[in-house]
Amino acid sequence: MSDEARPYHLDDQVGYILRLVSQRHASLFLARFGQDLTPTQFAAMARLDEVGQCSQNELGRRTAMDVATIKGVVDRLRAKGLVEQTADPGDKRRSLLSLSAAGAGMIAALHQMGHAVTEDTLQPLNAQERQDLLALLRKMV
Amino acid sequence: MSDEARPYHLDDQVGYILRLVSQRHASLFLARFGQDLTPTQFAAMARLDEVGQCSQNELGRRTAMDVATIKGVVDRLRAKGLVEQTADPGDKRRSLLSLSAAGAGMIAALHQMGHAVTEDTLQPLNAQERQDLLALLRKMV
DNA sequence: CCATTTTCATTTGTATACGAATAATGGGGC
DNA sequence: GCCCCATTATTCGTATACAAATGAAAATGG
Repeated sequence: MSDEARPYHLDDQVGYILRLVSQRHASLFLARFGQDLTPTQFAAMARLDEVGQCSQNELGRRTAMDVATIKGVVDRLRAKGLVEQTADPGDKRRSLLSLSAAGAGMIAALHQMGHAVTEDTLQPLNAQERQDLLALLRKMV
Repeated sequence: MSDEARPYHLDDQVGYILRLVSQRHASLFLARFGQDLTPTQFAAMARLDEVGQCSQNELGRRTAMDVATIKGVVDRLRAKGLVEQTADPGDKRRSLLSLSAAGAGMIAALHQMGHAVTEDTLQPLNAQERQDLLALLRKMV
């Protein structure tokens, strides 16, 4: 069948379904975290905990966020007192980010809630299906 | 292992991976469509073609868009001359949306490019994997 | 037929998301 | 030491995305 004649069903397109699944995940995340932390703010904190002190642009690269996006995320985390900024002694362009004491103190609880959101999101799938889904998604990054 | 002690790896969380996959899809969509049409604008047009004339809120529900989101999308499609709005004779609250002649004339080409974006996105997977992925994602909506 | 409830559309505010442009700084080659 | 290029951070503009509130109009129930 030629491309022109093949019927197009929005509901069958992977991009559209991905948006629906992402929406459900965001909704489940909001149900656990409330207004306290958004998924991207959570990701930035989790990554900053993993890698330790790093620059804003590097944190953005490590969390797949544009320089403009990571700036806003970091600004809001600093406003909440969860992330701190210090000058880099060896490079006047950059400032070094790290978790504040308050931010670091939340990490264990955040990890626990993060696992819970993942469990909520994957709830419709059994163990084998979860493994298969993650393997397939990883091929598409 | 208790929740508290289980290690947390951002890269293993389905929500984070979903964001990466969605980003790649958006990038592939942009490569095909350029600045002409965004994924959501495309979805609104494809759905409007499927269901024919309908109200703005109904189009939003059928494309999984909030009332505030669909309003912006429709406004921009109307500004481009792809969608037209007429008053509903039987209900003064709502206005009926439909594709303009220009919008309807683009549908065949849009479908073709939509299929191409889907193909680009699924390119890393073989036929069986594509089928499995869509089946798994559909369980999670 | 009137009061309660729903629905439609709009608006406001906040938070991603990214392209593009800019200024300041750093590093490499020569 | 100096020029070119890369990197850092910021800013602007546009486009989702959604909660919440509003006003108008329709549907519903007694």
